Amino acid sequence: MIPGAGAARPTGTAKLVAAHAGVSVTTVSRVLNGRADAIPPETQRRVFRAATKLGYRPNSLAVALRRGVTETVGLVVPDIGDAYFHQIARGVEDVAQPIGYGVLLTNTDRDPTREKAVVDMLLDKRVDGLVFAGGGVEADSHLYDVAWGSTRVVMVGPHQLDFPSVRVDDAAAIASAVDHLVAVGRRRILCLTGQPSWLVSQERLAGYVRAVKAHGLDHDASLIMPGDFSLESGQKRVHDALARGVRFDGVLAFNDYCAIGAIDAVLRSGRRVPEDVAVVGCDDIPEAQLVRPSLSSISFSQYELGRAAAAILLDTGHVNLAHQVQPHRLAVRQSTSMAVACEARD
Amino acid sequence: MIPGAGAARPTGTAKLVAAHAGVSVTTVSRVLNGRADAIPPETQRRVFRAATKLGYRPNSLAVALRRGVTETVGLVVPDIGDAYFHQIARGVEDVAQPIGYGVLLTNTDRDPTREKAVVDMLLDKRVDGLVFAGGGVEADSHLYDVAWGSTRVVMVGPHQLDFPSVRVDDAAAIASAVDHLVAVGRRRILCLTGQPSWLVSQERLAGYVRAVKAHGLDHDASLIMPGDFSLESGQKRVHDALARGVRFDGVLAFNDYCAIGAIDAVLRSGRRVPEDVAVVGCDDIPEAQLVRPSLSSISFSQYELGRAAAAILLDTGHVNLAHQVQPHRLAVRQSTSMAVACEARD
DNA sequence: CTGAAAGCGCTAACAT
DNA sequence: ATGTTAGCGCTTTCAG
Repeated sequence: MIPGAGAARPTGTAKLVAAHAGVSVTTVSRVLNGRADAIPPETQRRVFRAATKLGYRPNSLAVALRRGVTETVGLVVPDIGDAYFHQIARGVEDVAQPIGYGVLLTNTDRDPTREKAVVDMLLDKRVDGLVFAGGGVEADSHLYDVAWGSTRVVMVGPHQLDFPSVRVDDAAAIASAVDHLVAVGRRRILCLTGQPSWLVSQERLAGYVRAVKAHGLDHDASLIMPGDFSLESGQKRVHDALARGVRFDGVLAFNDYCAIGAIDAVLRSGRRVPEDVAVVGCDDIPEAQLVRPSLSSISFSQYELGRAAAAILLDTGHVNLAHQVQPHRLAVRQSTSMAVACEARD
Repeated sequence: MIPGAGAARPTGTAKLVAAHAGVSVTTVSRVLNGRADAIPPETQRRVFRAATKLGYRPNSLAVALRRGVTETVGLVVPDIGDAYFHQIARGVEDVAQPIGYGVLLTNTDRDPTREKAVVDMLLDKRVDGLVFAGGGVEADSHLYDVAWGSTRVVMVGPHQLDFPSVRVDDAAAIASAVDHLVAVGRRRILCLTGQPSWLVSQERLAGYVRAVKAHGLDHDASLIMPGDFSLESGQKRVHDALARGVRFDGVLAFNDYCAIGAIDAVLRSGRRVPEDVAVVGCDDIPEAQLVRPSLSSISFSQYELGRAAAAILLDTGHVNLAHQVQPHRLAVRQSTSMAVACEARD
């Protein structure tokens, strides 16, 4: 075990550096911040030398207080353990870090109380901006009265708050999944949604309904089952549907965890995927390729969503469309395609 | 689209509240911080009323500067996208959030340059403490000279820096995995390690070597293959081993992603898992239960590691063993057990 | 019971 | 070319 260093830091203040260099703190500040147009090289050198010797690092709290800029952004997600959101988080951090910004991570579990609490905390910490992902609960009514005036906000995904946003066209994405299911011969599609109060559920459901009608498919109410985007809810809903004698030859889950649970339940019932029941998910998280049969899913890059949100927030790249819609595509895998399934058996 | 609020915040300062309540800022501070032993209820009420009306919230930067406490901790991980680390992150955040602490998330990709950069950033932001997970690269030599004096640090996993830590007994864990492989009749165990410079590789390798010797198994150098803990590296190493004619009937991967890749490569080669090759991983990430065949793995709670680290850092719970070792166990699944595999086919 | 004043560490007018 | 001064918004002695 090597002895922990514990050397220089608490890094003496600018005042200390000034003393060592025999100048005023103003000069120190100017030199160290590049505002040294009129300071002779010799003086500058003295300052640099002193700063280096003392291992001086500006106290970012003082700087932030003075300049009104914290170089920190907040990130609020339901759960960093969810692949959808940790990819967003990585995207945000990857654009923040190179320009010296910090990212404050908060989990909400979609609990309005916690959402409000963490937003308050972030605002208290005077973040320069804030990425809000996976919000969109009941029109975010609990957030109306938080005073956003002080910080920039970018939303990821569907939402009701009037802020710039980055998202995909959820309705179109889900509709294309229905199209695919129809293309592989399915007519009765069980639809596993999230909570009805979630905007993302509403958007995606609109896509399902639209496509189902367009194709003239059955769409009795028993085919639409709300859940909570967890693997367990996918299992349970399908299990229940089967138990209640609901007939279906396809499952469309509004996220991949749910779809994975659905596959499991179908398999356990002795039915085959995709022969008896074809399953498609949404989001195309990495796990979709890991499960067997592998999961067909609506694919788009959560990582890029995160990057884009951070870029808008931090004005990187100048592509600040106020409401950016990123592309999606269908990834066909074994859970809907015999062809893919057979190919894998080579 | 509902109009963004933008109401109260920038939340007038304490001075403003003082003016509204007709008192001094001192009184405001005292009342709002509960140091109001000697302030008449009536005055207190006036202050509270004014604060509420203005939607006042203390500027945490000013408070931090003054009190020397930021109520923020730093978290450094290689990659928040890795299940091992995002579970730790969730654990840390779950203990930080209820007591009003923020968590600054940083990714390093195990790059020493980035490790140093993010630690500097966190120190600049004057975090009250810092959880360092997945470090332990080349004895962390690049971190020796950072002055840790100013903040508390807790390490997660093996490390060389002299700080409190939370971890499992990696050598024992891996040794027990070897025991299991032997118990299911394997004698030539391919060992997929991480980079040799990673402490976690060294620890786990020690366990492998110890157990292999104890059982008198073959252990030529060709059986030990370094990788980078990615799924792809697991695939590639196994593929290479097969191509080079290395014979083995078991695979022990030092993490689960690697093990999942290994299973895939074995299957692609036309061999069966577990019949021809048994595979066991380490960490038991959620994906281990999702893949088919499901993956046997050394199981322990990364979430609890994160919670414990944060608890030590923030002095929650008083269980501050300087070097806490958490328990692990073996989770037997289809990748090593025909019994489990058959059972699943019911 | 309450306020004035000092100061956390820094930057930015405003001098000189 | 450089220093002096005035705060950023807050807490905390120290005096009344």
